[in-house]
Amino acid sequence: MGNKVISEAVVKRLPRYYRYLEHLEQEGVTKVSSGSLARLLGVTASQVRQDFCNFGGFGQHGYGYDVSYLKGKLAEILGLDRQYDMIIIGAGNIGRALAGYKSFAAEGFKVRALFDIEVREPRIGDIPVYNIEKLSDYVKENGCDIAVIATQKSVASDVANQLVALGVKSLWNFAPIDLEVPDDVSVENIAMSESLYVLSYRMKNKNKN
Amino acid sequence: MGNKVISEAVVKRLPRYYRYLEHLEQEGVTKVSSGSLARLLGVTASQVRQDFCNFGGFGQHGYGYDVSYLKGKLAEILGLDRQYDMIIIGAGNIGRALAGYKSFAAEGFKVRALFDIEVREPRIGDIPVYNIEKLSDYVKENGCDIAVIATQKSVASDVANQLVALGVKSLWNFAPIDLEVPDDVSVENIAMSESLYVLSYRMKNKNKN
DNA sequence: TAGATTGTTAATCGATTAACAATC
DNA sequence: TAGATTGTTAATCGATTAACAATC
Repeated sequence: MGNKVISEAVVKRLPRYYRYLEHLEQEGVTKVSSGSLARLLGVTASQVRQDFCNFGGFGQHGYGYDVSYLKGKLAEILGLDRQYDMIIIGAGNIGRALAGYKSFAAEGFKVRALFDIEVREPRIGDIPVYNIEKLSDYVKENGCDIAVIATQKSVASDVANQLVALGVKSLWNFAPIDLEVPDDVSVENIAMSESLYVLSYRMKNKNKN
Repeated sequence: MGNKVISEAVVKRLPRYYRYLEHLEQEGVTKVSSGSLARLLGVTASQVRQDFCNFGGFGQHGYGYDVSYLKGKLAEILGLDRQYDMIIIGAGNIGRALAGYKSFAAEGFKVRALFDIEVREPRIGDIPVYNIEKLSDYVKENGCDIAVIATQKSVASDVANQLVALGVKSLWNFAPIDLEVPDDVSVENIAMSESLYVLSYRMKNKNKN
């Protein structure tokens, strides 16, 4: 069971459902129908039901979905029912910002260490900063669920290769480059400049839409 | 001419083509075929040709595409042939990181000012920081092509509304929330936590792929 | 010219939407 | 029970891929 292949399109929508369910729960809403959820997200009720149906369906005929139950199921599906140990490579602007961002930790994604070629401060907030030479020993000793690549573009793929060789299976990449990794490693890109380009595209082509 | 509606899927691929073309040009490569470009990006040659064909086609039968020419055309299409004035709302971790990120400026996206409810320093790098109360006057006086929302989630939609009311047409949103804006305003989201959730989803469901 | 490769139309594939029987 | 709303199958739509005539 549960071996059905879920399309990438569906997977990318799950976090958004989760976010709205969190919101509804905070508002004290206890039940929600596919129709009202759809209206909230700006999608069709069909899509909402199809998406949940991929995982077996979590609703009750004639009633809808229990908000807390559905949220819990989504958390389970997304793997948010555990903690993740993260390290950040690159203690520049982005690396430091991510290290200081409290809400990731609150959601179970714990930044354990930063690495850079130059250690200017021993810690950023309460997270230790190490020389990049220590990376290998650190990972071997402490393990790492997710490595964040927040380096210069020029060294990003070398760093990625090193992390892959150390057995890290998940890379969160902020460098503007496509990383080549083996099949069993997954990469999520935060493509900031590409996103900016889409904005400028739309500005230029506004009249044509 | 040029009024053909381009699908979102195509638009999102354009920045990636542009990035590879930049790379090829730097490497001194002067011509490229749809086939070799496709191999590089991990897509089909058909898709490459279709995508460019949407804008009229920039190649030569039997030859391929001239790298510099194609890159120039993509820059034009993406609106990278001009400068953009940006402001950042929120001088916290992310706002500061973006303000300090040099490559946006190099690409023509100039951060002109930061705004926050509290001004701890008069400038971050060489970018002035103002009290959020000055936002309205600033925008009326200096204009703003793109506003970056780097605030707490709780105030993000208020800030967005204010920016929209001031006539800002492009929002680059880093807050984990969906902004509601009129049709003539465009929003690009950098959904960091959603991206993290996709990573954790894949970790949990690795065996099933 | 012959070979290569485009631009573009047609075919395929997958994702979204509609419909409705099942059922709470 | 009657009304509501799900889970799921079938129909539609759009995006991707294949094919090939045009042509450099």
